[in-house]
Amino acid sequence: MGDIADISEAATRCTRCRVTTHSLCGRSDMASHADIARISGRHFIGAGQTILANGGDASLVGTVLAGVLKVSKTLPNGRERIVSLIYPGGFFGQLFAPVMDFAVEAATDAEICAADRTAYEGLLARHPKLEHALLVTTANQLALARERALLLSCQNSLERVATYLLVMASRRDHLLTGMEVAPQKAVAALMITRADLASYLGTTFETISRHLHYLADKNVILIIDSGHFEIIDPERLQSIAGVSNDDLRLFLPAPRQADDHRRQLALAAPVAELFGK
Amino acid sequence: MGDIADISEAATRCTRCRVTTHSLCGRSDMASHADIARISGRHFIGAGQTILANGGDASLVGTVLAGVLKVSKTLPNGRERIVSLIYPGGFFGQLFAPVMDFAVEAATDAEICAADRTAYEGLLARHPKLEHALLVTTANQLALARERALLLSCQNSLERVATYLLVMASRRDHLLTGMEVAPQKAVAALMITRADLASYLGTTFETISRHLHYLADKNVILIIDSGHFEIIDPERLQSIAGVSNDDLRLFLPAPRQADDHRRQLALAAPVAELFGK
DNA sequence: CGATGGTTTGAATGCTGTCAAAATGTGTGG
DNA sequence: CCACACATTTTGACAGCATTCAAACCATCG
Repeated sequence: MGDIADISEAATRCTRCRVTTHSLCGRSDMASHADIARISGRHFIGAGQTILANGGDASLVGTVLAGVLKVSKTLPNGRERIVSLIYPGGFFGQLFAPVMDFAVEAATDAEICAADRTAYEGLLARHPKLEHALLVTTANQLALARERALLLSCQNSLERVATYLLVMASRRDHLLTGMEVAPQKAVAALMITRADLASYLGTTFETISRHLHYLADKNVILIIDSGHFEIIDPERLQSIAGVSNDDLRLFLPAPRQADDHRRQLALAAPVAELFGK
Repeated sequence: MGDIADISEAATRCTRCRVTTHSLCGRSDMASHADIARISGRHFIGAGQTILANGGDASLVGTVLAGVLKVSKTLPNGRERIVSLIYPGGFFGQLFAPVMDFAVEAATDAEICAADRTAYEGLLARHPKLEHALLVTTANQLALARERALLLSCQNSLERVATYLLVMASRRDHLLTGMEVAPQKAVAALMITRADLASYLGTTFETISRHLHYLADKNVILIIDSGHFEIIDPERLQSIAGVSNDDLRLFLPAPRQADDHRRQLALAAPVAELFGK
């Protein structure tokens, strides 16, 4: 167990990893990769499977390689709400606290790279650069969670649906899952069920359905199939959503720390990018 | 500027600081105190003053010594919402990002201990233990923001008011601001205006007012004055709020890292504590 | 004493949740 | 290939909560 060949194999496993450019791992130094790989392992999770239960042991942390995870909680009254969706490259789990405050489940079939929590905490202590990257990531998640709380409390449900469509259309990398679309078209891929979307947006799937068809009737979007929507009129959609580009940006994956010029580019206009300008 | 006497004076300034036991600073080592004190300074902020503007320079970070700060944002439609309230001992500001994603203002007259952001980032790089403490704090803030998003989306406004009263009643340390109450009584002190509370709870001040008087009519609470409420029937209030003790706990100040036995105690029952059990 | 800002109370509109049923899509077995 | 069962989505009708607009009330302060 753990000879040199294994370690070297482990290190290259990380550098070959497809999400490394978007994930926490990619923001740390090479030295930590072998260390990360030694304590991590890949796992496939079927849709609906619970990875970490609310109130249960916070045994694992890790990175999503493929699919979507949902962070959720059920209130005593029986209502369940999704408080966060985690896409490929995103970090999941809880550190420095033994009991989970939320549940983590697979919203779709997913592949994850997971490690024992306490082992990962040791890893962080050994690699300050990785801990720093985690701090930056967590701060971004905090801004996103606050923005979400903002939208939940002062947008109506139509505005929330419009906002979500704009965000998903901007995530070009995620809409290429088995769809053939002209590259200049702006397409939002849901990837999750209507029920999960409703739970995330703080409404019901009936209301979601109504608003999507309302937007289609007004020729703002085109319903390709129940999971894919072409944005025909992005400006109109944004005016319906009633949010600024700055607000939308908080929902998109954070740019790399180093290249601030890319951040400047991103500061231009998410919606304008939809036209390939 | 900065001779030995100053530095020594600065170091004791921190150890004498009244919020040090609840703040970030208190979670780091003594070595960092002199360093923190050298770049920090105390300031008084009048109620309503803006400390950091949304979209402006993220020039400062710091700790609240007295009073309440609000983290807020205004949407293009003109609605303003408070996404976080920061009480004494709490950390405010944004690190590792030059542009503020939210505004930080004083909800009441306040006293803060503030430092230049980039100087503070340098400080974090020199003191890994402080950076670690900040990571833990940020993770707690993230859990709180998610819990808030949860409550905003699946509680009605009466339940949200009830939840807030329970949380404020549990913060015993903050209700002693100029009020004489029998120690065994559970009193919730608002400290902020109805309008700010409405903004924080995602509703209007009229609705807040209606619900407070509804609870008073039902003898669940007693309205002492417009800013103080005695909780007469905590169990009933909690059943109205419809939240578990675990949910409430996320809103209370995080226990110290080290003493896990205090966390275990805290796990018992926030509401039961109201009776001094 | 009047003015101002905050709070309480009232009435009406409208959004959205709930319940219910129809429609569509998907997979299985005959 | 069709028939059937099952899940998801769509559409409809109704009720309730909460926002909005409005006015009265109360406090503090100049």
